Order: sequence, then structure tokens, then C-alpha cells
Amino acid sequence: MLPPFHWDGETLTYSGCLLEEYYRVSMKSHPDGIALDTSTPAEIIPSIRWMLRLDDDLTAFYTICESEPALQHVPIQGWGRLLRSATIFEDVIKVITTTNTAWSGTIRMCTNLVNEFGEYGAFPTASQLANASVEDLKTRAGVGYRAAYIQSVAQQVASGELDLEALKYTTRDTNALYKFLRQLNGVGDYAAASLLMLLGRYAHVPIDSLAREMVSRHFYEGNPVTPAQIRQTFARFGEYAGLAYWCWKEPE
DNA sequence: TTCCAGGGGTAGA
DNA sequence: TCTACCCATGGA
Repeated sequence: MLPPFHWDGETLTYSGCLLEEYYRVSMKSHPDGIALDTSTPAEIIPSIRWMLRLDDDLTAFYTICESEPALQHVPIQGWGRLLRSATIFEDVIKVITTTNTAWSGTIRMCTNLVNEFGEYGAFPTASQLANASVEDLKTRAGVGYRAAYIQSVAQQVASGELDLEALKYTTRDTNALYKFLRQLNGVGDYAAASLLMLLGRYAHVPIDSLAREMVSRHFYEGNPVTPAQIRQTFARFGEYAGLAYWCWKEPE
């Protein structure tokens, strides 16, 4: 839900610019699935399938949801396919812009990155960000101290030293993947857990102010909670702990 | 003015 | 592993 993409609630259309050939794509809800323009190039389809997780099998999670009142809406309403960007690089940078800031700040930072450093309305490539100076990123994108983190990741990807896209369908186990993500400059526990969710690994709960507030309110009568208490709250959902947290909705 | 956002890095214990 | 401190920025 961040630039360069945009959700139009009137026409129920999700649109934005994909990096591949800078193609502008619109996705619209359809009774049989997702409707795309007939002009959509075939090479764009895998990216769209990735973004919308059309190939993810959530059967096991849905079975778990049926026995939990606060998750029963999930299989009924088709929840659980968390929207993601076409590239891991874009999501890594976006997650970094969610850290220690309000959501409005994240939107502002991503808007600036697209407008100041991208081309044709697309999210900037690793090369485009790697070629920008840290000072440029601070002043033109307003990302503050995150500029050094963004620059560092962009340079590693642009130089070929780091292949983030290889993580898309990796069979590496979740803990190894977590450790790998934590090595990235600017990616801590929260960001790594968020990125794992985007990669389809849901064992970790991204613990941020939202998670603290949610767990405090629903499970600890409004009292302050520790990260350990948050993890313990969703531990029974095992490899789906993070997804259970994200989809949690107390029955009316 | 102060506080705090969808936290993370570093140093020191 | 835990704590204290610093890090930019804007809205409340």
C-alpha cells in the first residue's frame, strides 16, 4: 500500500509501475480472480503472481484458523495473502522506512524515493539508490539516519555482492533466513520478522508499537508487555505465529 | 515544548 | 543477552 503503488477504493483497482520495462499495471478484483488489462505483457505476470501471492497454499493455516474464534473470518474472507512488492529489494528498503517513524512518515519517505530517485514513476532500482549520496538521500528523500542503511543495502545489491531476489523461492530454513536478513544494515529484529512474513515465512512476529498495543489490549488487560510475552501469546500457532498475529480479529 | 511514531546500531556490562 | 544512549523527522 506504498508508492509507487496505489489503491483506489472507488474502482477497487490497485495500480502502479513495475520496474520490469517500467510497465504500468492495474489489478482489479474480479469474481473469478484478478482482472488485468489485456495489454499486460506476459513477462509481467510472474511479478503479479508474486505480489498477490496467487500461488501460496494457505490450506494448513486456514485449518488452524477454523479452531480459533478470532481467526474464523480468515478462511471465510480469504485473508492472509499479505501484499508485497515485485522485488525483495523494494520491500527491504520499504521496511527500513517503516522503522521508528509514523506510517505517515513511511508514506512520505517512499513517495520521495520514487519521485526523487526513480524513473517513470517506478520505485528506484538498487543502482539508482547506490549512485545517490547519503547526503542526497537525507535531503531529497527525508529518510534521516536511515539514509546510510538504504545506501549500504543498495550498494551491495548494485555491485552484485548481495542477491536479494534469490530469497524469493529459497528453501533455506527460516532461522538461517532470519540470520541472513539480520546481517543487512538497518534490519533488526522487527524488520527481519516483517521481511520473513513477506517471504512467506510466518514463524516470527514483527514486534513493533502496533504489536505491543494489540497484545497488551487483547491479552494483558492494557498492561505493558515484553517481546517474550508477545512471542508466547502466538507461540501455539507455530510456523504461522506471525500470520495469526497479523490476521487476529476479536469477535464482536 | 515535549513526546513518540509499524526501531536499529553500538558500547559496555 | 541485556541496558543505556544516540540516531532524523514530523505530527500531536
